Amino acid sequence: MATAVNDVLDYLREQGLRSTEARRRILAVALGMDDHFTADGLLEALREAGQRVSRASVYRTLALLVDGGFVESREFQRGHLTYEVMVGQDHHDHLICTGCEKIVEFENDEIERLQDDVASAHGFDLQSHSLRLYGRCADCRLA
Amino acid sequence: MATAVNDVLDYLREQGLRSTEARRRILAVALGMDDHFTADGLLEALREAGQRVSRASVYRTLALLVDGGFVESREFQRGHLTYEVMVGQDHHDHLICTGCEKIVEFENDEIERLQDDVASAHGFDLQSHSLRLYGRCADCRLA
DNA sequence: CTGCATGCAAAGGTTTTGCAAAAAT
DNA sequence: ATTTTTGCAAAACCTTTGCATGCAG
Repeated sequence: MATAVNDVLDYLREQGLRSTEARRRILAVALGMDDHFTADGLLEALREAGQRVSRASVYRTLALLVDGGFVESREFQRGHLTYEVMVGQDHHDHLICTGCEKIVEFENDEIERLQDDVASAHGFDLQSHSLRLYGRCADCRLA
Repeated sequence: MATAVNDVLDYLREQGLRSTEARRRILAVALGMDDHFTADGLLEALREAGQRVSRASVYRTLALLVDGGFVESREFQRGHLTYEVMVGQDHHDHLICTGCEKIVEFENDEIERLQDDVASAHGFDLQSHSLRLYGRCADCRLA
């Protein structure tokens, strides 16, 4: 994870962006977040760690991380962006429980391949995709 | 389409909801929209048709239509809900051009089947899904 | 030194909501 | 007569942005 921070720092340098105190603080905490987190959750984690940064910088740094491909952002629920660290992660899609909002990741090569087929059949050059399965998880069904 | 309006009217009755002037005006125009439209686009279409209704009623009626399964709403771009009439439509997913934002619909039973498999493999009872493929369409690639 | 980055607070923009008035059953 | 709906305008909401000040290179 420390190496992930360095990777980002290298990336910033390459891009001619600066290594600032605020960015370093945010990186250190953001790259250590597990699962899916929100900008607000990250800000809270920073505060808990005694790191003071403005909300604006959190959003701006998150945008930087997304641009660099270190983090991905998605909107699982209207109006709320959710972020996920992708460094060292394989691509995956999500299963979302409509009961408890639990998020489970999955990979399915067969589906990926079929997506490519669909795209080319329509003359599209596939760049990315978003697949979300919504349903009730085992726990919620029993409850 | 006229029958679609009646279907919704029947639905309202079943639900103990009222058939009001505003609702009838909105239904008549909304169910005739083709492709994907926004609440604002619907409001504009209503005005062009000389039908005066409040923006609030448009949103509220759209919510009703979504609840009844007559229309589906999705968020293709952050902060903007897009609606689509589903009456008499088969289920389908979307291919979205990142160049011109064109939206192409497609169906793929094989993918659907695999989604079911994934869900049950994780103990989920699948309720719905969202699959979007992003890429450049043939036109945009040539341009 | 020069100019990008920060923080604050205010803006942004769609969708939602409170409320009194109007309409439906 | 009662209860739902309407329409207006204000609220809500996260996220983005303008600007003056402060650091990085």
